[in-house]
Amino acid sequence: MARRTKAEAAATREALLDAAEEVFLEKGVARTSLEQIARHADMTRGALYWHFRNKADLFQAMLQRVRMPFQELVEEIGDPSVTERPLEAIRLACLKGFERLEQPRYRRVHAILIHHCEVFGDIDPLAMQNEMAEEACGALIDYCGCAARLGHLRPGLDPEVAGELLQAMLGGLFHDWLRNHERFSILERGTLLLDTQLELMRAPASG
Amino acid sequence: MARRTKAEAAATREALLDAAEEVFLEKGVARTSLEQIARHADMTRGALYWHFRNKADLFQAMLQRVRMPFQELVEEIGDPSVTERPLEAIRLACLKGFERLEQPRYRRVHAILIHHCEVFGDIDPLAMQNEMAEEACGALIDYCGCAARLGHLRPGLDPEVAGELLQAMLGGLFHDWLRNHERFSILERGTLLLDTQLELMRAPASG
DNA sequence: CCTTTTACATACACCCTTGTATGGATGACG
DNA sequence: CGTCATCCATACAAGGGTGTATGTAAAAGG
Repeated sequence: MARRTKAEAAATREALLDAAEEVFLEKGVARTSLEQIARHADMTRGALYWHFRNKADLFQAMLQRVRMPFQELVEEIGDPSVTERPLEAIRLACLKGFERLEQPRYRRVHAILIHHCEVFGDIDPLAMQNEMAEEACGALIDYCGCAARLGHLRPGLDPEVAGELLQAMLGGLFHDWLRNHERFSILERGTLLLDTQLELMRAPASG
Repeated sequence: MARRTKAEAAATREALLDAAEEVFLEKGVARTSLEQIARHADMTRGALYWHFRNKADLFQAMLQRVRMPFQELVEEIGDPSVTERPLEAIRLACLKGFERLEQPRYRRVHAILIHHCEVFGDIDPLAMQNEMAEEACGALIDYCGCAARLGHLRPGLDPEVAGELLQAMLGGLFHDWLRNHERFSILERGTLLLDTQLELMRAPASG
């Protein structure tokens, strides 16, 4: 075998990550050996151990490709006026998130993180999920607080509870869909449920 | 070592299941060997292989101790008049569920099923979660449909969407809490969120 | 063009785990 | 009270996975 050029080496790395996604999703992280991943990418463990220190390192690199914090989604909307309509900001950011999740890579990696891996090595998936949940919930509560101050929230509805409600609902939908994505479209049902929920929480006809 | 009496043997079996719960929860199902479980129960693998065929069999027996279908919770309310107040039936059944989840055994086993195990052997935890979700969601939609026919639901709110909304919210809360139960009380926050959500979905003051 | 480094493939040693086979002591039972 | 099935411990064989060490041919770089 010959040494590859830098571009080929980078491609090898990506191929290994792609292979890891597929095998992890199919057989679970714990039950897949590095040998299986390497073979699935038409490589050997030698290549894998050159690009990554071990399975945990490979796993983290895999996650690195699909980071998607809530605040980033809000900024991606590109409309500065959404600050004045916080509930709409939530809505558009979630729609952005749904769209991303329909991309195979995002869906697969998140499904692995949520449903197909346990603690191993120095990796704690639950801690990562906690971080994601905290970040999202915090942002949602902030936006709900903002909405409350602007009078956009139904009177009597505590903004913190509203944020937690949204986070719980979105998280539940997220988990359900990732369990088997063929049951329904996250974009369709997500839009329907989110719009319904926001409508329930919105202040009635502010004539 | 001497042979035990039947009662002692049954106690051994329970002790092995208890040990499995604790070790599974701490280290994950895949990363725990049968040796570790046996030692944690002050036994050897011999005892384990006598009571269970393998890890999958042990796992299923562990789940068997905490079955909790939604319909069973409704029946446990013991008030036949709840049929006339479906939203109240949902509320009381969920409260029953919250209370059960605060028992260590129920909490631990569900946490293992949701967050600490992958597919292994002929066991597919996701299929089990799917069954649980389907059962709960179906029941919730039924009750919401009943509520709609009785005019208890906010006009314009599709009962199927209402059921899915409840299931997503409860599921999200469930997952969040099982991730680390020390953050909040499932009974307290669950009651708060559920009451808030039901209030949002309820038909306004039917004077 | 020569040297060095890169990007892998191959080979090796080690440990952990599983399943089963065997042993043995005693409760259950007639 | 003797026999048998039970309940569990111990021993054994086998396989699979990990990490590392070594080999190597070509790309990088001067």
